[in-house]
Amino acid sequence: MTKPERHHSAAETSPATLHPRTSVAVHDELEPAGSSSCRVIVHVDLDCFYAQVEMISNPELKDKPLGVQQKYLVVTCNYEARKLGVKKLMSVRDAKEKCPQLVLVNGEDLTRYREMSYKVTELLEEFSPVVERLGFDENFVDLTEMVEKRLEQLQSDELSALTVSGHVYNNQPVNPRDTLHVRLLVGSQIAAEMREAMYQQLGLTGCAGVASNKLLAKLVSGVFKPNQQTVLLPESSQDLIHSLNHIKEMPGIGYKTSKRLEALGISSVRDLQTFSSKILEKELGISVAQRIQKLSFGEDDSPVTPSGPPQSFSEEDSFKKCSSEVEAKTKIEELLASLLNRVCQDGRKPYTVRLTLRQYSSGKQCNRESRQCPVPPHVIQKLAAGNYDVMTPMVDILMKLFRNMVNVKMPFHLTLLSVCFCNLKSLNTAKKGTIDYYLTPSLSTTSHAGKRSFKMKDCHMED
DNA sequence: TGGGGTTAT
DNA sequence: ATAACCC
Repeated sequence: MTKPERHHSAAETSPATLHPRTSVAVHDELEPAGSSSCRVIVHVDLDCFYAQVEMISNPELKDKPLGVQQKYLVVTCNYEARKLGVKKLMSVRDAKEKCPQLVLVNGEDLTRYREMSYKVTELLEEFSPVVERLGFDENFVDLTEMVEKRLEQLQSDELSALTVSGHVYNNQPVNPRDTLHVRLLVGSQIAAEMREAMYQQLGLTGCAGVASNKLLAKLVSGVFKPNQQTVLLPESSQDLIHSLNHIKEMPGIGYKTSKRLEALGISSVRDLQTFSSKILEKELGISVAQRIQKLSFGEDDSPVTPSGPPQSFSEEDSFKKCSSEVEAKTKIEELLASLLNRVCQDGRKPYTVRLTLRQYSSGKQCNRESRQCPVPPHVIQKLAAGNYDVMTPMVDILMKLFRNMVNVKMPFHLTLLSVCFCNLKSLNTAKKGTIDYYLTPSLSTTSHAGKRSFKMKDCHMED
């Protein structure tokens, strides 16, 4: 998260901005184009994503309370169900008790969710290529350049007539002469266009938050909930971060860190702001300490990092008990079969395979172990040629990894198996400008070999 | 607690 | 290979 910023330096790195802004520069017009010190970031967050996808697949579900089930959990539900008391990650038992009319669909196969998720990311990439995915249902987009371009096109009379789209956090008045306000307003208009495009083209609704960095954009996107958007003006950023009831709600401060902070007597955002930096650095290490203390002031200079195609593909299955090698082998074969389909569609080849498992333990540990190894070159070749049997050699490798973790001569009790392909590379390493590059259809006719989309409408490969 | 993902160490 | 984070 500390990669150098390529486009813009962050305003919030200035020590003066550790405190709420009382005045705002009004003379940004004097700055050379492109040197803006304030970014415009949007966070787009789909409403109950899996449930929306299910309602699109089966419109009869639309006006019913709907939950998406994985094993014994309702992982998400639509707003009809929420009105009746169903919450995310509620057990199926509790949910049915609260809401006997609840309709449940199984959501353990993520294929359709994943596909729709990438359609959303691709749609957003058409606005600006700098899109970072967070899970399947959230995206960050850096709108800074787009906003600058729109402002350059505007006449001065149009500039003073700009209006906000959606809510302004805290109902803060907009100052049309404040260039930061104006940029964020243009950001709010782009956000509205994004949400409209998502609805018109994909049938999906969602929220958006517009602010000067990722942390604030994410926090503000959830202020008005479903299918609404909110922009945060800089003067209200302290109000927004202090609206959090606990530091655990701060994105970037997870379970472990919040427990350690609590042991130090830190529970509110203000506690973290005012805590001794020196002691915090001793306790958590300089990197985490400095990062989260900046977060507590609403400062986040991490760039929107384009996600691009996925770094890994994995499939997992959890269960009450698996205690024999043949049983494990069968489950591994299932996971592998699905994965090979995905890897095949992607076009890139995995150079590493990993097996992960969770062993039963009465203690409440999230006890996962993994072993990984290279995918043998002859298997990669078969993958490239297609259609040869690649299952058999891969299952053999995975079972070796399995026996490396599990002594099969002793009793064992597994509750999860997962197979992951990573270290993905385009098989063809031809570089641009070389003969190989132009002789390779996958490189010379698409932007990136196998890059998830089948946007083939513009290219005609008469094979 | 599910079925995914990412980056840092 | 694990541990932390995110959804």
